Amino acid sequence: MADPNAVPFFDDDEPPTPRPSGIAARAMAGVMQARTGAAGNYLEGLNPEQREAVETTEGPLLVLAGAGTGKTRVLTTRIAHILATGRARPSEILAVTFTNKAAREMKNRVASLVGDVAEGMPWLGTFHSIGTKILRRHAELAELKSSFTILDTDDQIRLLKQILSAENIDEKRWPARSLAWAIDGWKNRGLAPKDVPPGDGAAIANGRGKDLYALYQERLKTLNASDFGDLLLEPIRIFREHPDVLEQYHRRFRYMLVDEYQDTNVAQYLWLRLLAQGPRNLCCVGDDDQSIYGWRGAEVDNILRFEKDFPGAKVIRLERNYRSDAHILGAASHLIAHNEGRLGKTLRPQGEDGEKVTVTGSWDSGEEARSIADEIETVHRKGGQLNDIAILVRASFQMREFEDRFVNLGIDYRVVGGPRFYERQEIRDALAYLRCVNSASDDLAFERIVNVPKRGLGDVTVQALQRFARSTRIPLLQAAQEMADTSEFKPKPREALKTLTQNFARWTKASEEMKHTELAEMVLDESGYTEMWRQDRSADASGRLENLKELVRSMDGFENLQGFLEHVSLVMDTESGANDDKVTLMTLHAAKGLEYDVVFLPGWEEGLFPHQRSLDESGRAGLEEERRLAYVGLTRAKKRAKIYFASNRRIHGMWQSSLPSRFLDELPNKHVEVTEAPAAFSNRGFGESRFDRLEPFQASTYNTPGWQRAQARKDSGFAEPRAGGFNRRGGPVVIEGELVAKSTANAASYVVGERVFHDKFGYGEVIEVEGNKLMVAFEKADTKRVIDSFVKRV
DNA sequence: GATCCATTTGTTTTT
DNA sequence: CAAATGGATC
Repeated sequence: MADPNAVPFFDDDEPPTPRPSGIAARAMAGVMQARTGAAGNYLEGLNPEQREAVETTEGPLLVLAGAGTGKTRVLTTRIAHILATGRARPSEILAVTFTNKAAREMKNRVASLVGDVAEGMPWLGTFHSIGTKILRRHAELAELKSSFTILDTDDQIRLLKQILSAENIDEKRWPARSLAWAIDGWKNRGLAPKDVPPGDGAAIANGRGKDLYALYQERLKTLNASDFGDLLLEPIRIFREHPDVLEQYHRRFRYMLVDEYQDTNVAQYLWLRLLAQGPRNLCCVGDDDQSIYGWRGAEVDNILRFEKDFPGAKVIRLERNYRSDAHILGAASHLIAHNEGRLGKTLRPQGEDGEKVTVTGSWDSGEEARSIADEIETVHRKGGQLNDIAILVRASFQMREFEDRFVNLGIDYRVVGGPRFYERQEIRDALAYLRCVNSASDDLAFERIVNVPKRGLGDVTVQALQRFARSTRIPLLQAAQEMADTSEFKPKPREALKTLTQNFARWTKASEEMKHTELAEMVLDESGYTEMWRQDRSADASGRLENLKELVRSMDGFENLQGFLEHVSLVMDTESGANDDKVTLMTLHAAKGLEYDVVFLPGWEEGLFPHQRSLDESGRAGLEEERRLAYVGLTRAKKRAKIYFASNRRIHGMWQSSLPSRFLDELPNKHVEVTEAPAAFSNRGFGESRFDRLEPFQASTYNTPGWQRAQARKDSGFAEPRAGGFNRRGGPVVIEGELVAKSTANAASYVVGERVFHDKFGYGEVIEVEGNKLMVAFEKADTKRVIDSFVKRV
């Protein structure tokens, strides 16, 4: 696309027409009904709450949709309803999701409800794709051309490294990675360089964090580039500084829908709030109990304070769970009840009790993998589909053991969320070539491939090119072209540059008449890139060549090179069409939104799950997020949820003993079954993990059965009988209490006289406060000492 | 400019 | 224990 201004940003750029009303609306609805046949029935089969959520079209609405309560169904039906009743045209609905997968699914499901009309929903997409669309349209207001490129993380880091070295900052002490992380964080919080609080940048590069951020932004503009954060941040700035632009969108978006609202960060929130200032028909769907991306900037607060932000908001709770059997749901609900600051939902099972959640201990991670694999074989032999089985792990290193085992046993498996296709080295290299052909000024892409394959163009040459390019304000490729004609370089690099630039000139010319797939093949061959991998005798070289072929094949579905490149930068996942029967192996994070008949949950050990780092870095909030992760894991299961923990696990190559996760203690007895009295208990002591780090040898003295029994008795006065006697950790109250105390430093504490509610003991009054421990006089029980996080204010 | 060894550093991940 | 960086060497 030669002239970027010719890109049709709005599918219907005619001036806004008066909205169809009265007869027109009814006629329109009639048309749709006639076209789709089934359209009139879309409301059937919804339960009363779902139906209310669909039909409450006007005004702000928060739908609290617990796991498995038909959230996507509500969203899609709501869109169908708005369309079918003629309240808005497809192009007047803004519907945002986080992932491309969710967007795709929503599009498909709306289409199946109302027919092809959904194809014309130009504003259904991810935050980032919609942000891109807006930014391209108003690029000039952000000092960009509408053809700007979108940087991936690799480019971002490379750019930051350049800035750091230009500023003479020791990259060893202040790695580009952490600067990138900080900038990302600021962008997530909606902060431009000037808004960064002084204290924030201080911890980075001797207080130069803020400057560096500003420099980075400057460089982005000159490169005509934007990173992921800018795709949201720049529209926010444009909306704020140009009310007329914002108003255009107010007129356009009559209805707004947001999926997974609990995952929004501050920037996304601001973006939404600006847009929702117009027609206040904003519908957010989410589940505070499934917020697991806090570490990435998501603010559970956004969902917790929805009613405050949007006065008059209606809140509808979806609590009927159609997914899991009662035992699974009971276990999950009880677990998550240990979290504070929830909006609170009670998931109600719709089906039968089903099987209890099982908890199995094993000696080490190998045994754990073996018993899970055996179990899977059994299920499979009995005719169960492997597709209905998933193993959900906390950290990806846990996957290896399962993979090994599956390979041995010949069980087919797939790993979800491994290294993504577009993130592979060979794919990024190939894309860099194409980016250069597509836009001669894509300096970052050029830098990536100047010397890949090796052409003898190293640091020295590239630096010279950069100096020249910067001083004359021309792109690197052009600089290369011009310098190749001078005697600046020695003959060898000069020749290499000449060949390269001539190649690019030829390719760019060819791109005008050639089909883009053929062009890609030509570029990759003539540049010597494919040859490079053919020469490579390492094991994965042939796989990489295969990937390159796959890349070219996947380009087929696109109009042109430009369209394909845009897709790649925003859509990092590739549709894996494999429909064979395989066990799914993935992280808990990747599992959100999915469901399986049988779910295996290995690795429930202190330190791994909840993850130590989460506890260290985010304290109580971290613990609660881990707990939500456990909740997400359990609620993926329809029929069977099976939890495992091992007493020994190899971490960083060293065997370490581990204790069962505290989450196991938080499972209710009546929904849980301990399948084996694990060797784990007789070998591992109580209260060990916290002490053995300080006094490694003392720990072993605690390993005698007698000591353990003593500890178990000591523990028995507290709380309910624990699941299967998992009363590890002698005096867990104190130990846990201190642990929590450390992390709760700034959590709101209780005051004497406050009325509180405790899950087990009922209502009571606080009579003493000591740190995070409370003495509470319960109405229906004695006075007990409890941890503040176990009670709620009334 | 390229290659080899030593040192480091190990969650979760979309766009 | 391994991968992935980075620095020192050829």
